[in-house]
Amino acid sequence: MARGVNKVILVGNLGNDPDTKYTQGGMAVTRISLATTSVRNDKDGNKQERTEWHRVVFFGKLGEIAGEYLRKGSQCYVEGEIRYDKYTGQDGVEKYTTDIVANEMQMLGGRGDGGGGGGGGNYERGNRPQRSAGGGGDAPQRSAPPQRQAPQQQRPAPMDDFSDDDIPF
Amino acid sequence: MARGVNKVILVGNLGNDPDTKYTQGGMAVTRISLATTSVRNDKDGNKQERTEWHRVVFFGKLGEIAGEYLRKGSQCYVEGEIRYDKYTGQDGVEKYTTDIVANEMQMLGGRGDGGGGGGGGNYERGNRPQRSAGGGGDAPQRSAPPQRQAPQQQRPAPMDDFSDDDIPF
Amino acid sequence: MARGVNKVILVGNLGNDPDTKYTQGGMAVTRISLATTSVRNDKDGNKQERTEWHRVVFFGKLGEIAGEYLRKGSQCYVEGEIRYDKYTGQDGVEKYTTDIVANEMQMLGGRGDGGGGGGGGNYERGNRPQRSAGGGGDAPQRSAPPQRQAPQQQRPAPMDDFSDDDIPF
Amino acid sequence: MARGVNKVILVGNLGNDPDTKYTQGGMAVTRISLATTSVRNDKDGNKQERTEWHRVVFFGKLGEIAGEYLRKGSQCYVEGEIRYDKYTGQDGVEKYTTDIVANEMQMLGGRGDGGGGGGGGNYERGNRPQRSAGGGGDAPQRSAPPQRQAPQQQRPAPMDDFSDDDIPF
DNA sequence: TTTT
DNA sequence: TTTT
Repeated sequence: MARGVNKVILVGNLGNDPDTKYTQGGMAVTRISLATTSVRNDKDGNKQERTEWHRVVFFGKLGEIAGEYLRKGSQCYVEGEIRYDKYTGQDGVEKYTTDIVANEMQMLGGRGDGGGGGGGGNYERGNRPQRSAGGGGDAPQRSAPPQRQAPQQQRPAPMDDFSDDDIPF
Repeated sequence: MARGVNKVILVGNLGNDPDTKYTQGGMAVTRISLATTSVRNDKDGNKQERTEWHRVVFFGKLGEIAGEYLRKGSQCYVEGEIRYDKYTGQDGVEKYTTDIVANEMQMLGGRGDGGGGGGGGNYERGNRPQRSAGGGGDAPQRSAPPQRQAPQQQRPAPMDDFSDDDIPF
Repeated sequence: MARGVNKVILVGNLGNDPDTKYTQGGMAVTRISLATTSVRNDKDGNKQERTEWHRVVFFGKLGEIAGEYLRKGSQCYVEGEIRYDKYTGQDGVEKYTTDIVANEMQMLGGRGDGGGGGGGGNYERGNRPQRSAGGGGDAPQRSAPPQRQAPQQQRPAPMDDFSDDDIPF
Repeated sequence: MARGVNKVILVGNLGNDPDTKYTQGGMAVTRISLATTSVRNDKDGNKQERTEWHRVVFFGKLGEIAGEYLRKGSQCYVEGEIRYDKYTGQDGVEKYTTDIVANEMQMLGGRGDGGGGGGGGNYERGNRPQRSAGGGGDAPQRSAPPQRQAPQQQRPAPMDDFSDDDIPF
């Protein structure tokens, strides 16, 4: 059920390593910053390049996978939906954020720095395949509930403390 | 050219009549507010409904069409890309906005109040059909709808008899 | 998991009432024929219209909903994936089919003839809402559990020789 | 204009080198065979893998680019529409084909064998970048990959007063 | 076979 | 602010 369609499809590269946190209930919440660049010709015939930095968030199993396999520079495909949020900053000012809540992810050929794992693999939200964490190779490392990492986006980063309810929405 | 994919697909209803403005150069810029609602079951098994309000913007010919045919309550399909912007408000505070820049639009069956014309029509950005501009403030107005043409296709219908295995693949 | 993305998004109208069958296991399998029409200008500047008829199939709960609510003429949004199948006809000749296996469906404003239910509602495959089958109005018709047919892949490659007209369509 | 939406999004790998032909009018028509693989658990809990081979066709400038840069094994993103065709074989039997007519293509990180250049580049149908045609039979050849450019956003107040430059971006 |  |  629902009324309407809210779908986003992105292919881009991560600006930083993923940031994974865990809710009290133990659910992974991974955030990445994903760049997509487009080029247009302005009316003077000059190429104009513009990059959008998308805040993408993965929940649950998908959050674990994203946190484990993606790295700064990784290229990936993301499918999800747009979620607009509003919160009041510590300065008492209302702020707005836009996130892409992913429900599918696919690693693509080109990795960034973090050498590591092989190519691809497509992951959806739901009753997904088992993936032994801490897996092979020089696979990603994950501490338990880690610290936020500096995104460079111009946009606010609302103190994410998640509760289990917060999520799938 | 470009690097990456930044694609949004929406089906929703307008919360208000479109707002059309014109640049000095005479280009139409139409903005709409489009609602998409999703329903999820929270962990207590209750239905939780959530509506996103998308700021959609149409430029040029598409802006004229959107301004002319869409109305408060209209249902439409929009395809476009996400654009994040930052600006400094009059209060000197930095603000952030997210827009969906449409490059395709399709009116769907259900209209809202603004009675007017019939159902659909799909419009893309580019060298599109001629449509008398001018429009501005008011209700739709349309020349005769295109006449039907005989399709020539036809394909087989393989007597499907299913077993349970057949399926989710 | 998986490797690659295979995604189809359609908005079109049903050419006929849905056809719902049930597997031995009781799973609904509903098929519809969905028309999408596009218009292009050929090189003589004439409008050329072309309609594709998509074979869309819905399984399980989604199949029940589609069978119950859609009707000839209904407009709907479908999301799914392309599946190519090959089978041997009763004449011993190999035949090929292409289906869109839907995993999401959304009824849109405009209905066809089948008066019946209200406007919209978005349905995904999975643990979906309860919907009393055999429902109201001039509800669906179904035949009994039928026999399986051999799917299989592989398809022909028709030696295409192009002319300039052939194209952008 | 048009009525309906017919959209396909694929990410997959080429099963063979592209096949480029030219119309009498000199337009490139490039065909590739693109694999997408999905994995599901059947009802016995076993993983079932299935690969779809999509026939993708690129016309014009996009056909030249696809023919020049893609190779067997290349991973790419394709956006297009489904086209069903029917023709009569030399044996007098009617045959059916399904093609994905691409209108956008993006090379992705992972290459197959055809060594060649780096990562990506997104190409749409339309008045696209200049690319020397000719290419024909052989391996990719590319000028230096585009240098990354300092992203960053920043744009005008939403008080929308537009200038003509503002736009298609 | 739909729809406008 | 829409829609069901």
